[in-house]
Amino acid sequence: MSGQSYFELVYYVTQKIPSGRVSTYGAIADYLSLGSARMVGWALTQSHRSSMGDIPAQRVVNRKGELSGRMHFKTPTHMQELLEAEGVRVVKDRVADFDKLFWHPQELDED
DNA sequence: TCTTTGACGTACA
DNA sequence: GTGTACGCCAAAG
Repeated sequence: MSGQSYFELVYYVTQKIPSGRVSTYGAIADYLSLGSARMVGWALTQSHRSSMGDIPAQRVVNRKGELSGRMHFKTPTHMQELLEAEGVRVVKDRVADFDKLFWHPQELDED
């Protein structure tokens, strides 16, 4: 991967997140050396107009495991529904067993 | 061109 | 646990 904008890299990593697992803005930002987790958030904000198709943005949550970006989906509950459909339990807008379900992009390299 | 605004994170009181 | 402050950097107006 090269010559792509930072947000395309974010999409790439986001699509690599295994179903039933979740990652964080900070982990992705660190892995891509973006310098700021906000860049990831901004990229996902634009994910709806991505030409790469569906971006599983519901698998990206903040450091606490909160569904901070649910308001940007079609409906505020759509994000949670997608996660639960993948087997991720969500309680009070937070990922249950977040520590266990957490996935770091670094695992792509260990592959 | 400048100012404001974020799907964030860390530090500190 | 809660609230405030600041750093981060790109996009929008």
